[in-house]
Amino acid sequence: MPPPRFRRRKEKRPQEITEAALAAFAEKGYAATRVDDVARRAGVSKGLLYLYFKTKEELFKAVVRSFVVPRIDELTAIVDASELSSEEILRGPFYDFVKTLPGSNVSILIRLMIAEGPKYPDLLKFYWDNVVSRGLSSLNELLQRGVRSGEFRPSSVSEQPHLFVAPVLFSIVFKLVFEKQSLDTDRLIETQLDLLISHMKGYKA
Amino acid sequence: MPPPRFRRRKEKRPQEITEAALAAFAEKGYAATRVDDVARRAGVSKGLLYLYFKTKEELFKAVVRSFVVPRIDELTAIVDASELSSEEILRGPFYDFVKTLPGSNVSILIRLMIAEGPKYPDLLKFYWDNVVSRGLSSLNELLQRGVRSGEFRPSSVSEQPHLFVAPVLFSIVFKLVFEKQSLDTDRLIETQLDLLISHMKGYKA
DNA sequence: TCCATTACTGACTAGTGAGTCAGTAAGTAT
DNA sequence: ATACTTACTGACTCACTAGTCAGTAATGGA
Repeated sequence: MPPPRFRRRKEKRPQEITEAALAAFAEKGYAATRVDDVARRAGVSKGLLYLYFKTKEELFKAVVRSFVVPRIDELTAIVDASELSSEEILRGPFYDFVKTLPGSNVSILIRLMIAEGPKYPDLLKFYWDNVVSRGLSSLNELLQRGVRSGEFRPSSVSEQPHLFVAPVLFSIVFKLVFEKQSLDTDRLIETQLDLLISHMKGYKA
Repeated sequence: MPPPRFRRRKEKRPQEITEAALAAFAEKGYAATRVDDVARRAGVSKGLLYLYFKTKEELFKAVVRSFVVPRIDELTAIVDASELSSEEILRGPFYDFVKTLPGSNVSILIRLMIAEGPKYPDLLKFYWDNVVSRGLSSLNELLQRGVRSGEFRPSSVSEQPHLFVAPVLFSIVFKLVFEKQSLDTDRLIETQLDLLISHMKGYKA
């Protein structure tokens, strides 16, 4: 009796396929990725892939949903639950979190959002609502909490959480595009953090 | 006698075609742009386009070359020629320059480089050598000049010109991706500039 | 006015890849 | 064992587009 040609594993297929898709998109980008190739990576036929995902576009959306949202959940959970001071959260969990981003899976998806986003407005809205908006709100809450407690003085810095994110995005994009040119992304992010916190605390570094 | 079906205008065609291509790429991205559509926008047949540009890829490279490099030339020229102090250059010409970037043509090409760059290593090298590297060097030179003259104190900030660029890239990407969400990019860039200069001058803002 | 040159056209080809579907076999219940 | 359900396969189609090329007409020179 020959070994079975395939196993029926309904529950695990979708995740296996989205993982394969992430790897393929990361290598080639969305447009250049062949659905056939994703299926082969997942060890599955193209027909089966189309059973789980109606179109290539749906597959793309599923990838974003399943890999990015959990990461932002981590961050907001930390901010909401922690007993630490704002500065301690920024220098501890926040810094640890953002410095892992350049070079991670998530950074690849950020490239995809930049590249393909405009073609999929509803995906962009989903991404805005579930990732960007939540992340910025969380950060903003952290800064306001610091201001309310007297830890930080109010200033244009404490009103612009984007300043904390800018060097992170810069690092992500720089690493993605110019891999070979080395950039000390940790140092860049840390210097900016020092600078911002010093300013908010009202003394020079 | 009917009006002529077309005019022979050898000299102007390439520029007209690259302009049409920029517009098309801006709307749809590289992969989704049809060569036929670029030709029609330029008021030209596809055959003629292929007379001037061997492949779609060559067309893309020509677009990058002709729209980005001149902008960086402007900046380096200012830095090299100006008699102003480093701070005055940063707050004057540099600030004026970078705040025009979000929302400009160039920002669209930055999206294309992020999205398509990895597929075209030679284009990436060209872009690195002619744009990024030159821009960063120029900025670095400006900072070092400030340090040498005693205008700035040496610090981790004066060694990381990237910090001056990070909010600019952030603004560009943010505006491109989430057009509808408003972001005061001028304020973001200016706050960062204040912060960095204050730090380098050794007093708090 | 005629000729030579070449900028330019547009119909065509060849290749590709997203999505389909009729059939097959793994698992399950009886 | 047998019948039944459905996860799964893979060959096929159909639409689409980069790139070609034989032919056409605008121009300039004699």
